[in-house]
Amino acid sequence: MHDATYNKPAALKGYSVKNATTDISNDLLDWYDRERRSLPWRAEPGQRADPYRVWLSEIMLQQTTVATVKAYFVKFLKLWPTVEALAQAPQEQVLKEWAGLGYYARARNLHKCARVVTGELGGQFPQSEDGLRALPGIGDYTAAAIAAIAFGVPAVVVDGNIERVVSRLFRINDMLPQAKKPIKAAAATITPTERSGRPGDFAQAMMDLGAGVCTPRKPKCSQCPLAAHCKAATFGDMERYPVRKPKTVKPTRRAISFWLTHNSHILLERRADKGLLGGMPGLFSTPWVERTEFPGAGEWADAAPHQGEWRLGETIAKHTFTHFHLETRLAVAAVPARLNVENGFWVPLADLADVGLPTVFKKMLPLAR
DNA sequence: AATTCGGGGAG
DNA sequence: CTCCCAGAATT
Repeated sequence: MHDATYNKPAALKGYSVKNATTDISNDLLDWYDRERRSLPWRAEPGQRADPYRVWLSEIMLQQTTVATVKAYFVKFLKLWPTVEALAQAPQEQVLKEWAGLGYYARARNLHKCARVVTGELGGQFPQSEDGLRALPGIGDYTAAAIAAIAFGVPAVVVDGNIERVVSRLFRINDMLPQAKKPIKAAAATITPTERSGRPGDFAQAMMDLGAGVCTPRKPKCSQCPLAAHCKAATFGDMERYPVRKPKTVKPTRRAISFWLTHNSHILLERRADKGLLGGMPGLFSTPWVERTEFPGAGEWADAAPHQGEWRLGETIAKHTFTHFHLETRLAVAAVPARLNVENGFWVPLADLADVGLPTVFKKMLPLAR
């Protein structure tokens, strides 16, 4: 069947690697050849993957589900079929098309990376992990994934799915993120070390397995091609892995956002290039800080983009970010002249849907009625 | 090693 | 509601 060779179980202190044999890879690849899903960025069997598509998909898929990414990937590929085309686009347009996908530093780094590859590397992505890792927005996981999937390099690929699969296979009891090192060492023992071992397919098969079979809760061990090799399945405590630290509770921040109009136009803010929603458009707001009540009129008046009569709405818009909840009420006003505000720009209300507002601001729009 | 970055789908 | 996802960059 598959004639790959494998990494020797080297620095796996404390964990038995009896099952780290070619059997795991063989069983997994057989399963993959049967169950393989067709995805927009995935090459057909026997076809060579396009590095540009692999890269674009991997950036979009960082901390983002396949279902969410699909439409964005198709849209980006249609707008910019090559890395050169993407490099030529203005960053503002890339951010606009990325709007709603989240983690906007990814979009800024995506664009930066496209310009490096086009301007300094002749339009060719590096084929080595180290070369890829040096590019903006490409870390350990993404470098390994692109090397394996696009270039057939036998890299050890470990994402969140594979962390779960491997930690269960070997019952790795270390708590994340300290467990990352033993998990990667264990993954290395079952990862093909030669091109003939189909490292790209192996990585994608592991991720598919984690996404559809070896799920966080109620894993479908009866359908798993690796169940016979799996220590956790044998022991019956699959859901215990991977071991994580208990989450901390998210605080609630409260703010007033400003809906200022003039002649069917609305005033928006271009946010600073770094930090939360960096580079994205949004409504002017009071600072998003943790507090038990909304700012009083005397507090938010000076944060307003215009001094005058505001009508404060009752309805509260709610949105949750990675590490805090945000509650917002809207202050509404109209001005007779199109005043100039630092970092502000006016947009026709009819075009508001097309400027690429982050989701948190889209949720505030109905409050203006 | 810990924090900061979005948003949505599944349960 | 909670959990977590094809993580990276910063501190």
